[in-house]
Amino acid sequence: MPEFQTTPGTRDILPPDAARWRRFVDVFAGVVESAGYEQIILPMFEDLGVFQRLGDATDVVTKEMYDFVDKGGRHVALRPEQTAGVCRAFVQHHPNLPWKVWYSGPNFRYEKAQQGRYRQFDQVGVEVLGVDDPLLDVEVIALAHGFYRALGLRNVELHVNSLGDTGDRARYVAALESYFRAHEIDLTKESRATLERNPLRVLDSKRAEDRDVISQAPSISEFFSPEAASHFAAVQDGLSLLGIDFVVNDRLVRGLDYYRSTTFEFVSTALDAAQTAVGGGGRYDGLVEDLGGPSTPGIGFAIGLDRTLLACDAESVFGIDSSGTDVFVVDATGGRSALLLTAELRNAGLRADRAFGAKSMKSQMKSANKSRATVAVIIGEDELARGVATVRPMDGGEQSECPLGQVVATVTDIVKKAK
RNA sequence: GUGGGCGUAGCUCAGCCUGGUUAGAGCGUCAGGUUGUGGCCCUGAAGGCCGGGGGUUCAAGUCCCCUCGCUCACCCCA
Repeated sequence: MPEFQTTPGTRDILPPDAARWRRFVDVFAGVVESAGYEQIILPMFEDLGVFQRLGDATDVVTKEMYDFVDKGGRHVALRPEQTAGVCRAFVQHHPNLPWKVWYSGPNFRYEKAQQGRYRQFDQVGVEVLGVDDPLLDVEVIALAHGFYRALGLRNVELHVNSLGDTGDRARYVAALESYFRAHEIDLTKESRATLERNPLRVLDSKRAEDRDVISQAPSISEFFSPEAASHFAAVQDGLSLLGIDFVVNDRLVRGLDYYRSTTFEFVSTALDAAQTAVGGGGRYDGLVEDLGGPSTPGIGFAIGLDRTLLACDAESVFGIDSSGTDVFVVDATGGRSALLLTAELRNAGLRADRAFGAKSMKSQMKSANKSRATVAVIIGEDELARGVATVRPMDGGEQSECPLGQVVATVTDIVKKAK
């Protein structure tokens, strides 16, 4: 056991997995940039106050924030998500409306790790500030949906709900609380504890003993104002227009206090774990105002890399990319020829690798094979003396000789044909 | 923070119940299999304070306690 290891809840993403992570973000960027979203890069830690707006009644702020006091006495927190940071940046910089941004990168929470949940976890996501059109909700949901499809995932369900406007939500929470209080005796003690903190979250209980009480609980839809009802109807209509399947799940309540109106979640039915949500989001009209800005509607979603990649594994899609190098230079004459040739090949745009340490030709050929090179270029004493190189296709084709000056052209030709 | 399971070679694991000669396998790595050439095959080598500490015993990878870590679940979910 080495003296130092990754600290709990963190881990190294080694090759070749790291390349897969990068492709994941590349695919996401391609999807959202085609819809006019621009990248934003936020600090990884901010004043704790920025994140305290997430909700007082949740454990999120009280025990799961990765916070500390820095040497200047500032109470800061590693960002637990990026929505609050985006809103803070919006208030700080006054961008033109609508502000459509996307982001990727690590977030942090202080809690015990389990499958698909780490203390440092990566997300990609988008936020749009300044538009309350329900058709924007549809666009945002459609982008997430399109991204899952771009990855190749098929077993992802879209759940949508609305929490109504601020007044609706407050009246619903009150009604829910009195309902659960009346049936407290039938709830598990865990759910009774949740009831004390946040009645909405009781709806999220997966415990079988709670199921009956929850199924009889009032639905948020009974509390919709006419405006909230028509907004939600327009969202559903838009999704149908795009041919995106969804289920209305009136038990879907997101945990944070700032959510209003449209909420949605993507659930992988391919995952066999306690955590099956691979992404989610919703409207948070009011968050910008909470952070000291003008009243501004907002909506966004975040998608977790770890869990989404687990879903990809479960569906055997978006696998590790096993593309190797184009050409491997074998030099049995000391290595100076390889130094020169790999430089020339790389300058010509080819992926070229070589061995170091003056190994035997056999050993270097093994390395060439492992590099999955399309072609090997071999320089032995004989070639060096005659000013030529042996070019050997690694798929078993006939090898040939060519003058050193034509190696790049010859290799380029073979690599092109192989593709 | 709470509970269950698990820590033996780089990786996946056997051995532990029923303590006893130099702790094993597969894969991977490295080197060979004559005269300059990969994959398949064959041979060989390197690589382990058996997570750490304490205890029981003539003797501990094996039994007991503690601790650290991983993992699954609970809580919570950004």
